[in-house]
Amino acid sequence: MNKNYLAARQNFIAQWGAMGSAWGINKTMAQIHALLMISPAPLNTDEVMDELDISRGSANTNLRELVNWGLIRPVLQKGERKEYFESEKDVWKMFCCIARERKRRELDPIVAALEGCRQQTESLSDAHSREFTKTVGELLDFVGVVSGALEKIGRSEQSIVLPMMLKLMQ
Amino acid sequence: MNKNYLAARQNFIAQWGAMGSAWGINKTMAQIHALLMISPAPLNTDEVMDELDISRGSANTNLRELVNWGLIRPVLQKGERKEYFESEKDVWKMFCCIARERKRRELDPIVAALEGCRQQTESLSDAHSREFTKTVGELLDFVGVVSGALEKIGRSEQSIVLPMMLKLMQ
DNA sequence: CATATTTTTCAAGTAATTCTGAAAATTTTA
DNA sequence: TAAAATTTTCAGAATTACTTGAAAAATATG
Repeated sequence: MNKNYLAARQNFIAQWGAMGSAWGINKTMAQIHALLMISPAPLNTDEVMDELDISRGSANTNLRELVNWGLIRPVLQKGERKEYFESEKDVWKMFCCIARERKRRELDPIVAALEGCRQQTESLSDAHSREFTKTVGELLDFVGVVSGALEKIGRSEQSIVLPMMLKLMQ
Repeated sequence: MNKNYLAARQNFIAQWGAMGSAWGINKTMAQIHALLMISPAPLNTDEVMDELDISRGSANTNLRELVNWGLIRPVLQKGERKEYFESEKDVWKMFCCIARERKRRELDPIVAALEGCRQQTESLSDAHSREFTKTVGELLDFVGVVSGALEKIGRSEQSIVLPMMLKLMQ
């Protein structure tokens, strides 16, 4: 196998892992995702372990989590007992998956929590409480709009998202 | 001070901190931000330390970082030697700040890195290299569009962003 | 310019997260 | 259904990220 190619692969996997960390995603999970994105064929757990030099436990846990996110899927290989995995290759579909999951996991709970905060003070009439209720209300409106946008993106076909984004950019 | 109000404050600060963690932002930094968002008046380092029960070192570092992000600003109080801080209160301006900084800190480096990866293989003609170059190219296009959108948002007045987002939602 | 006040820095300590590896559980095969 | 193959789990180890607190640096005051 070409040396430049192998070096570029390693580089790409390392960079994608670093990017994952910056965005609150576990480094190993991001690296497995990178590996499967550039892998021409599906890989099984042992192949992932060997390529990335990680333990079986970590490989299994992170592969499972990527399946939960909908970023990779298990595929059965004929005449094989082991489970193989392949990545979603369409970057816009990937983006939709991430939008859907982050909304569900991170935005929905904060909306619920902020609503709880606001309820605690909305019947109070002193100046401080009213100010607080107003600020929390503005944040709720904001998170609601973002949440709605992600909801829409998460339900979209990738084909709808690109034109929207391009429009957003003018 | 009203008990419900104080409880709601504490609750809000805790929730905003938890949300920060989910989005790759240091919990204490998010809590300081929450505190300043709901504080009617600017606060100094000692007040932040007392309210959140954190050390001087942590308060100083995280306040400074919030200033770097543009989410809070130092303000001088007449007849005071200590430095006071107040939060940007407009949530859409806050969103623009975050878009601008995350693009600069996290997207720009990954674009540079991916371009490096692609350069390593774009002159290679074997099937694997060509496939790799294609995948990395698609990711670059994608990150480029997202980066452009954030760039636009980061340069915007908040007033432009809300209608765009609402349109995005239909 | 000496003193008091405030801010910054950073080595060491603490907390949170992630990984490892082997045992247990599950699934497949014959 | 027993044996082999595979996957899952989880306690402890390793790593990473964050905080503390005191000393040093910077700034303001008289």
